[in-house]
Amino acid sequence: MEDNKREKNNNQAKRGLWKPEEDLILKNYVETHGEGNWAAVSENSGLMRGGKSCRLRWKNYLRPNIKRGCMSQEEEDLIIRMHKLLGNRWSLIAGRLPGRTDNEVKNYWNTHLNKKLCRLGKRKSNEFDDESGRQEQEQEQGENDDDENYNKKLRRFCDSHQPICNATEDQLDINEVEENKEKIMRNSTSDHSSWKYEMERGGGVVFPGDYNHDATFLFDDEPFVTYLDSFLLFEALEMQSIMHGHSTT
DNA sequence: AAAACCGTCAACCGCTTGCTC
DNA sequence: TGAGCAAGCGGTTGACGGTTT
Repeated sequence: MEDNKREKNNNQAKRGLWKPEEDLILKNYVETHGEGNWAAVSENSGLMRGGKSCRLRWKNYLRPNIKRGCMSQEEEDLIIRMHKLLGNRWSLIAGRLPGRTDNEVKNYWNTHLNKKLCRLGKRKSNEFDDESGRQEQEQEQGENDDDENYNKKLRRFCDSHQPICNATEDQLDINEVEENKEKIMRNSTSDHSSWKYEMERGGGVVFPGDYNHDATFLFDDEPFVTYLDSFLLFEALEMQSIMHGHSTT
């Protein structure tokens, strides 16, 4: 029955590219009534579109401060670095690029960067035909292995350390911080399932003092930045004290 | 000139997650 | 505790414009 209902709705909903007049209707509606309850948006605005379609159109195209057009070199570099670290976590990567959407980052990766990187890789492998080239290739392979190990260790570290406070700046309860900090010191397995998960949800994090990262990361309304900045911080510090002296340089 | 091919990107789909009751 | 719903996410599709043959 539920399936029939869904099928009916899908049949009724208009599909395909959005027309300027539809954009205008959606824009006006959201500006008047606010975001959320997208099913109601599609019903009340008179748009014959599904709620999902409205939400995506707003999020990826109509929302204020959307940046469109060419990616800068800085943005491109950041995407490559983030993708190396996080994989296809497009929304996380996009969260690091103001005005860019996950869809845009994903498309950009698939159409530009992926191919670009493949080309670079191919060109490099063709350059290694002679003996010196082979040595160079082996050395580079070693570095890549180091990089891979480094990233694996980084992920293991992230997975094994828990947040001791889950709060945004205005909600921060210092008692909670101290309480949780003690809890972690007492017992390495806290009841948080994953600190990464907590951070993605916008939580602050304090690392236990014995890792020399006794810092609290607190952020405003950009939750993903918390998570990613901590990664960048780790990179900057090279995690020497954590990685038993391993250095990427 | 036109058919075939290719690249790009907006939009859709199906699954997962989180929230409410 | 579980059902139902809304929203988020990543993968995929398809329309369209440009290029090649």
